[in-house]
Amino acid sequence: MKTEAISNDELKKFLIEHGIQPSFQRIKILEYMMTHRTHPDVETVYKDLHSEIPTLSMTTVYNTLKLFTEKKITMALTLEGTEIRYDFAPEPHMHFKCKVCGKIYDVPLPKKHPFGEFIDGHKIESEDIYLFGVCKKCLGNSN
Amino acid sequence: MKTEAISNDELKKFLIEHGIQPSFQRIKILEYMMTHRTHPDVETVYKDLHSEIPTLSMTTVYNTLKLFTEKKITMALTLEGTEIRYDFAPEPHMHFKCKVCGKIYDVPLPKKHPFGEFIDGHKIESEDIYLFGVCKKCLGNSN
DNA sequence: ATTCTTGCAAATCATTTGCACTTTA
DNA sequence: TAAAGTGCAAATGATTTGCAAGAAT
Repeated sequence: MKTEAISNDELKKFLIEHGIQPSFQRIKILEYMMTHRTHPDVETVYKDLHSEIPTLSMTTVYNTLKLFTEKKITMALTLEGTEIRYDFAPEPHMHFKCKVCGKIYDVPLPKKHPFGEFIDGHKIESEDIYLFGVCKKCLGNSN
Repeated sequence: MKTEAISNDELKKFLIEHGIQPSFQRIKILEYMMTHRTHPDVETVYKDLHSEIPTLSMTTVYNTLKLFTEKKITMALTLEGTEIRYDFAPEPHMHFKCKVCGKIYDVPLPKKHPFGEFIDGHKIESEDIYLFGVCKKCLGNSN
């Protein structure tokens, strides 16, 4: 599952704009996250890029995804338990996991914040929302 | 932070109703989760109960909280990253974490489901909602 | 030349597993 | 006394750390 390509210069520019030195590895990992919207875990990113970059290490993938997440380029997902997956985060969105096929979907956050600015007097600044159920595709298959 | 006590018989009844054999350890861990609404991790539960039950093992705490979570008695929280905490789950609710004091608050889920029954054609059956910001108390302190 | 980045190997740390002992029905 | 629950010790496995080598400015 790969979407359109992005030029090397665009990737470099993107990293610099986010305050990150554009190393070869970082560019490749960024490209991977931008084009593979499959919510991969660290190992998947490592395995997929390893053929292209034989010297790539797990450490670098860990470090880079951690760095990207600090800089809000990606977000870390921890759906049910310990499995940590990463997602390119162009704009705030929610995640829907289908209990039938296991696929994770990105779902746009309603423009109007679902809970308002305050809840019980607490000021809301951000949110992580995970939805669970049966996806459109699996609903169709069983009916 | 301890709320009202619950009788041993009530705890036993509660476990049996949830299809769980009421062993001594399970009763104690259930009581702990019901009365300490502090979203503890496994180690905290273990440490706090260890003085009362010297033979208690981490394994049992792990097993029991996993069992409780399968039976929907508790829920597992994975706020930001790998820290897994458990919460007694009498009814569906959201969690709010204050970035100033670090405290986690339980927040009731609006009676009217915030996203409806379907979203983008996917059927929603449950949700995990984490809110982040500044809590009521910390807002008051700084103003 | 100095600073940043990478990547290996070792260390760490939470969690799980195997198994023997204990408890309970 | 058979089945279930417990707890120790060892195994696992993901993530982190220290540090030396390499790359970039």
